[in-house]
Amino acid sequence: MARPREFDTDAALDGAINVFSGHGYEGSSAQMLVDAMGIGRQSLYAAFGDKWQLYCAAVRRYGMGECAAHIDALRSGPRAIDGIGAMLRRVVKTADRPCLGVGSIYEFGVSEPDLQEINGLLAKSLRVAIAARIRDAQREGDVAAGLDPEATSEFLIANIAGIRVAGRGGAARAALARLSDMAMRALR
Amino acid sequence: MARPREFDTDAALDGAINVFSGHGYEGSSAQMLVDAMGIGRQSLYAAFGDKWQLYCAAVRRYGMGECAAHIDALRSGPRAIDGIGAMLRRVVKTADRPCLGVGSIYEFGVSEPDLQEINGLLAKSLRVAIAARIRDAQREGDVAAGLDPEATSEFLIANIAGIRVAGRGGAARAALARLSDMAMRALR
DNA sequence: TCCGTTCTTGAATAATCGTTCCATAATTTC
DNA sequence: GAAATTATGGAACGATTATTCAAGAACGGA
Repeated sequence: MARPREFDTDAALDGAINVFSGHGYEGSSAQMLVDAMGIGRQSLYAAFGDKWQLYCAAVRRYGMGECAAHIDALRSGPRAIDGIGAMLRRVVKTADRPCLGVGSIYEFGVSEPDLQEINGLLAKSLRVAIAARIRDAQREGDVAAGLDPEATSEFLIANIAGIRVAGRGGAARAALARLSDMAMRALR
Repeated sequence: MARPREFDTDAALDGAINVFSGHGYEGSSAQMLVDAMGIGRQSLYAAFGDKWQLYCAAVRRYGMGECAAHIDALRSGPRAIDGIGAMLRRVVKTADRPCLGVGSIYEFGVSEPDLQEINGLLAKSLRVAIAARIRDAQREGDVAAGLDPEATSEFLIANIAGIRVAGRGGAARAALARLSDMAMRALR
């Protein structure tokens, strides 16, 4: 048995993520994908099946990375409220790059079960992680005790989406930072 | 001169709005558009030029209607804060239908000057209308005096987008109502 | 060095895309 | 009713789509 160098699947997926994020599913052609992924057409179809499966793989990989980054930020800082703030600041800082999660949700809504399952699971894990941190912050006296942690978590996720929509629309970073501050204001 | 019945341009545009809202620009074919618009292919190109111009016309018409509806709601109620609440409640109630404004922004970002001009003007007029109402509410003591009306206005617009993304993702109306309540909470 | 495996590349397929041409049907004015 | 004008719908256009076939290039193990 002999095998030449196999290409890096994850690196190829990152290229696909870039293309899909910027142009959506329908707006991304196979040629754009092949170019950005740095692999041949044949390899693409051999490794991922077809364009839709590649899209789902890209959304899953992007979402897992993004989810991990959110949770990492959440855990930072001496107090829970600092972690929540760090999570929002990271979103503000990266809001110049389009979010494949928001993009996939708004392009397909709930019409594609594959996609809904991927995004549903990711959103759920993020929701519980944020809610747990909210409870910590309530214990530390930094978030109003009367707030429902689950509802507050969903509010923060909605504001992350709102910040990203604003950023995609060209809002300046200072304006996005104000959005983050206002969202934090609702917590106390 | 003689002329047969001319088709209703606005009604045709409404059909185009439905298609573009649900499938985006790239996901909407000329055939889907003529079916939904109830006119012939030839009439479409005669009346609107090409697909892109039709898209811009649809985004403009949708945005103007949506902007007017927001401002109408803003003006309702005995106090300014009631109008603000009514605006958000209307968003929650209509969040099952995808928003062409959010969709166009997230599909194209700032890459299309035509689109950016349309959405920029609409966003600006909405922003000043909301900011004015915020100032009223501050005078009436229902919104914290320390808040910057412009920043608060942008926050509300971002939350409208966030609610719509959540709705597009399949969130229940009760969950969307909680998002609206949390956004209102940031105002006081 | 040769074999076997994998990647790449270009051509080919069939379908669909946006768009235009053209003939026909429908409707109003004369 | 005739003429004029507009909308319609099918056929056709070239371009591009996603996908596959087929052949060549690059590499690892023997």
